Amino acid sequence: MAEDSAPHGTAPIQPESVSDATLRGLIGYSMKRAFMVIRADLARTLEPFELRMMTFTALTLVADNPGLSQSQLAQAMAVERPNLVVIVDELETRGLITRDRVPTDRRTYALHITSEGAQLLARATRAVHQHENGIMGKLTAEEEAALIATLKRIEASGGRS
Amino acid sequence: MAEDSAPHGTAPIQPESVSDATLRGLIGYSMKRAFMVIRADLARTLEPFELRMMTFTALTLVADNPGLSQSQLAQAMAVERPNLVVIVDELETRGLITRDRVPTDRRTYALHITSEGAQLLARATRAVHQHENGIMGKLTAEEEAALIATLKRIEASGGRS
DNA sequence: TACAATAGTTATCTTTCATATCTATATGCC
DNA sequence: GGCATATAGATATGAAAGATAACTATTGTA
Repeated sequence: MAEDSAPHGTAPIQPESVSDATLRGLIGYSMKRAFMVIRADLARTLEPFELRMMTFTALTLVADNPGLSQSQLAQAMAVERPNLVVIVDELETRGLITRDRVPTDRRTYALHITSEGAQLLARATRAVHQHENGIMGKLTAEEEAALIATLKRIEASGGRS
Repeated sequence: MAEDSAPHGTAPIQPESVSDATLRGLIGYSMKRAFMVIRADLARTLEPFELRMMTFTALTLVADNPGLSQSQLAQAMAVERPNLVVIVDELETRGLITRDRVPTDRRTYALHITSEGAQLLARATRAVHQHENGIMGKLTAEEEAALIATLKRIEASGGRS
């Protein structure tokens, strides 16, 4: 079978090492890869509680800000209002939060966590912190604080350039 | 309209400030929010070139690693093989890369960037770097280096805990 | 009262990412 | 050689996150 043709002209094909040096010069690339790791781990962590990243986030915000409206929650979560509806639907159907009518403005709902929701959230939050420690455990407190501060500055710079 | 009923019992409803203090204790939360800012900005930046985040990434990796296979590319991009097929399809259809048969292994394709692809990539890369500077410009070189190093450690810790 | 703005909803779409399954080919072993 | 197994690519399908347009009900305002 054309013995001597070494794979050179048409196909070098390195064995294993694919260089991403160019992309490493972009913060977005490193950020995405780190975030993917965190997201996958978070999804596994929340799965026993039948929570997803967004439902966990929404539940936490409702717990910390009782009575807030869906619009406020959507803004806090940086998602569009339509996308929040299904999240709130799911949490309400499961009895984890309630949609309470506001007498002063019958358009809005005041969201409140139920005792069942609070119990589930407490357990889920413990699990999430444990898994975050597993991933972030190698960071010192200073590194972690510096990371959060830097991330907040990046986030703040995003109000349209 | 029941004048005196202050919004207290059923619905506190804060005006604007929704507290996310609890979630700020999770790195994943700050990371997601920062990443969303970067991703939205990157999408706007790549839109004139008709590239998305993933097609830009793939094109860069093919340019830097000529002849690599789709499996290698999928592994480098940390996506599953099926998801890469459509990305490579799109790049090939647009004439930005080629799928070349490998005589030594007729299962695999060797991916190469075309001159047209290289030209588009050069222009897109310039635009991406400009926009990254706009977002990241407020960071010092030390902060940026520390951020990338920390992100890489987070990413590396993700090989299943 | 008419009109604009807001809260929530519905429908529809895109992008990213995953799993299961199929084919063609390659490889290791008897 | 023949067969089991592994691999490369592809197809089909679906979940999750996110966006936009358009609708209803209500509120506020000129």
